[in-house]
Amino acid sequence: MNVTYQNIKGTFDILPDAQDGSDAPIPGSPAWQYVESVIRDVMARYNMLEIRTPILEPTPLIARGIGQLTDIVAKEMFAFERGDTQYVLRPEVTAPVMRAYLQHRLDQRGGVQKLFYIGPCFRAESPQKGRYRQFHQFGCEVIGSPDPRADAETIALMMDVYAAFGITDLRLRLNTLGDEQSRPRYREALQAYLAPHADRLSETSRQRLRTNPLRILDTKDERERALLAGAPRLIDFVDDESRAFYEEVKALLDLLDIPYEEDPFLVRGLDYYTHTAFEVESDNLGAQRALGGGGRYDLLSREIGSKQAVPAVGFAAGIERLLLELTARGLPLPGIPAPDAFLVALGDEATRWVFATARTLRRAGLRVALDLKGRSMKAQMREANRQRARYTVIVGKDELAARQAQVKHMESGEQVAVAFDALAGFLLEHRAAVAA
RNA sequence: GUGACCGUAGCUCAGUUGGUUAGAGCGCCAGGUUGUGGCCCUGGAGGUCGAGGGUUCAAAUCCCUUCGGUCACCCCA
Repeated sequence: MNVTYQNIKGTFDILPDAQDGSDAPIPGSPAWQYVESVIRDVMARYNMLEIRTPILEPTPLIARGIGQLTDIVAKEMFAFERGDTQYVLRPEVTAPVMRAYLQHRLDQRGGVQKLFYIGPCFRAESPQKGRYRQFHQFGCEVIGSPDPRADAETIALMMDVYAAFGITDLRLRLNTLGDEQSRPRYREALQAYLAPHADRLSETSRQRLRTNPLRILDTKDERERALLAGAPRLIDFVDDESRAFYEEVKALLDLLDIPYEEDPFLVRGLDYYTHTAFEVESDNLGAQRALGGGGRYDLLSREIGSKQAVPAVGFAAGIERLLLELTARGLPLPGIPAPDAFLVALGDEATRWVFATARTLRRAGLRVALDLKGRSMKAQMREANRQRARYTVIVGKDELAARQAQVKHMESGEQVAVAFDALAGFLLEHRAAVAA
């Protein structure tokens, strides 16, 4: 079978079993299902409700929402035009969720909307470890609350997702970006400080000095970091109210025993953040060490056209990176599930009986496999063994005559006769304990 | 967008200074067992050597281009 087409660069297929053909293996679909189910479970415990928005969004929503000057919008979007509409494959989900919130007037339902999502996003970056062009994010958005408890709850939820996988030692970095008033003041001060040293900045940083100086703060360039060590701190520019808000977020995290590191240089890549910003990172992921991050984005609703500001906070995290982290830690991921029974038939009559009986057993709730290729008994047994079936149910002429099947426990090799009528009951009773 | 490394059976790899029909292990299929898997033995299928071009009497091997992968820069999940 010669291959004619391949998946698009930076995308991958999720097969039933893990792909070992790559240096950065993609776990199989059972592992993905498991990870998603754990995420859903934690979301449920926080009383988060799922929202599913389209993969395709209007380009202006994304461009205005996350900022024209961000790398994502400037060079990483899969966007196209059709007729007079501009479409984009969503590069993140926060702006779409806010769009849905405004469009459906969810604010009119009273209370705070607590929404979560799991799904694919797209960015046209060059792929590397833990970074793909189609990747998968999960996250939550708490919309409608200006209260620092919303921030702390969001962070607690994110940490509890990792904790649910047994990961409790991640680094949580925390910062405040101030509000609408303090940010411009700080921006000017930073520009004033850096301008005389422009010759020591990289080309991109020089550009950002004019357009988006805060982004220079998270540079990895050693020389620039040294320069920034003496730079003015944002915390010194925020007003009392913002400072009190930040202090309260920290106090709430302390209350929940969630350790964090304050990092005055933490600024996130998207323009819509104000106040709280946070990021969770691991040492196991190479250059892509951020597992997830988020913050408060009270300005987003107005950016995308709402007349009123809607206070909101949320986080987003990468599923590929979570999977990478789980693998790096040697945490177990489920593989292909084993059938409760594999039905083995000898002869035409038995084949028909087995085909019908498979359905009966399946309707009784059992995972049942059988041969669909007309293979020899030996081959059927081999297949049952390969699939790690718990039992084989063997039926030929003799069994049909006696109306009882030979039921073989594959691991021990023990075999007993079970009356046809008692088959489902026997298999249900001896079913493998449901895997975690 | 930039740089480094890497592309030989489904997988992991070998392939001598370019030299006949490109190999191994695992996996797959079948037989040894006429109604019983795993272990063992035997046999078999499976490769346009990523693709295209060039050098040469001769290319998996040398050169160029291209595609893909991996990692890093950038940025981010």
